[in-house]
Amino acid sequence: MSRRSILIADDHPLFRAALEQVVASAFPQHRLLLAANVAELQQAAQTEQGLDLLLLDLHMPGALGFSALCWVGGQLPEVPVVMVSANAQPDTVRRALDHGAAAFLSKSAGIEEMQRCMEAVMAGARGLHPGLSVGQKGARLQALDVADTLSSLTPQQFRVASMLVEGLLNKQIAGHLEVKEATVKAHMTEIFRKLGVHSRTQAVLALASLSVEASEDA
Amino acid sequence: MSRRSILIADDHPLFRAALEQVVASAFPQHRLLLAANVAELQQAAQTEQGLDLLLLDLHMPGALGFSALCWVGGQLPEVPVVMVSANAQPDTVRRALDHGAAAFLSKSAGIEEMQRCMEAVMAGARGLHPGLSVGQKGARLQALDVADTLSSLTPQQFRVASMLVEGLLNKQIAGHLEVKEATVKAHMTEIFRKLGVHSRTQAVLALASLSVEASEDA
DNA sequence: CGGCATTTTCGACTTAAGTCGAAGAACCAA
DNA sequence: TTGGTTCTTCGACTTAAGTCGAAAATGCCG
Repeated sequence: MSRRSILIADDHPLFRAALEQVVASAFPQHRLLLAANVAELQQAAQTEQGLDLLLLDLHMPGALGFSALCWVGGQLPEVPVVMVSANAQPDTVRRALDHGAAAFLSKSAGIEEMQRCMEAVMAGARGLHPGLSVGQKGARLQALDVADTLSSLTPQQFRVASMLVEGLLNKQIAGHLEVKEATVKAHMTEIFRKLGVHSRTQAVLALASLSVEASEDA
Repeated sequence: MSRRSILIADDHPLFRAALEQVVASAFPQHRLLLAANVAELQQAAQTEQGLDLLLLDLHMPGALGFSALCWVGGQLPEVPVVMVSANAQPDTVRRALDHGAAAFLSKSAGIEEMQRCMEAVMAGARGLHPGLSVGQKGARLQALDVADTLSSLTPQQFRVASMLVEGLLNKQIAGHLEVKEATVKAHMTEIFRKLGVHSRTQAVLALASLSVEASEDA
């Protein structure tokens, strides 16, 4: 087996750098990969073979709520994901674990706690969540359905869906992806089919239920 | 007091340290003061005389919502406050500015953006909210109070808006209201204007955010 | 009653959204 | 390599959405 690696996905440059230091000192034998957005996360997830751990920020640009987590769970089911977020409310933590996270780390956690958590997860531990018991299954059936659907989206479709919930026009999305508007429309149609809806409005409403979960921050 | 100073109030040790680096490199001539909680913030605010800037985390332990911001505004009305928070939702930003913040910085902002913002504020700028620029990613919504806007809708417009968030087509809404589709479209245009958006998609996102706002900041 | 503001309504027109079919590209297994 | 599958791309076409101006309808105050 070649060199193992750890992927840090966080859009915040300052925090990403700090996190990098923590991980590097705790796991000097691992290669460190960095992703600042969902596109980079997708690229890294598809090209990297020796991933032992993924540190994933809950608030990634281009990701709505737990969508990135769901997508990773579908693409890399064997890679444990430690969710990192400033929002460590019990409900948020529980939902993250429901969506397949191996552990949840608050950004206000101490360095030692972070290292202990990562070591435990890489040793096979699951369901870690400081100050929360495992029981209590989420009754968010509708949200989970949408989450499952999201993980079935292709990478390009996922990007389109992300920009959709930013309120962008097809023309604007096409510009960012550097494709024709007709292509975006085709992706949109497929997204609608997978979501089980028949209009952009309904798709936004379905997807908004996910981004709402992640935006509770107070 | 000749030497000027900048106060950083953030409870998160990792982020506070990172923020300290950014400020130190941008303003090497300023003294840096640190506060990890409201008590330290209060003490620093009362003893320090040469404050040029206060970087204030929205979620300080010991502070409820914007209480810390309000308190500082009363004690040190001449010191500009840059609000820092991971929660950069339009409504949160607007409320921070309403409560007297000179600017709002998302914790996901880049280093350069942070420095530019701080420089602008120390130069006298007010009401900055970079995250809301209608560029690519920040193009979520205008910083308008959706709740207030809703109450400004006429009865018929409110019915149209209600059916809009049900995911109905204009044609279907027209059927329920027993008017022509053109009428619904006209109402829709007026709703967009009052919400400060320019498409049905953005309107849905703005209206869907209402269910989230309720649980914030009580 | 006669103005005056607001609301509601709608037609004509422009722009955006959505569907369908299909072709090229990338990948994988035989 | 070959054949199949999935992903991505796009053009042509149909339908829905959105804007503008303006005419009725409503309500209110003097």
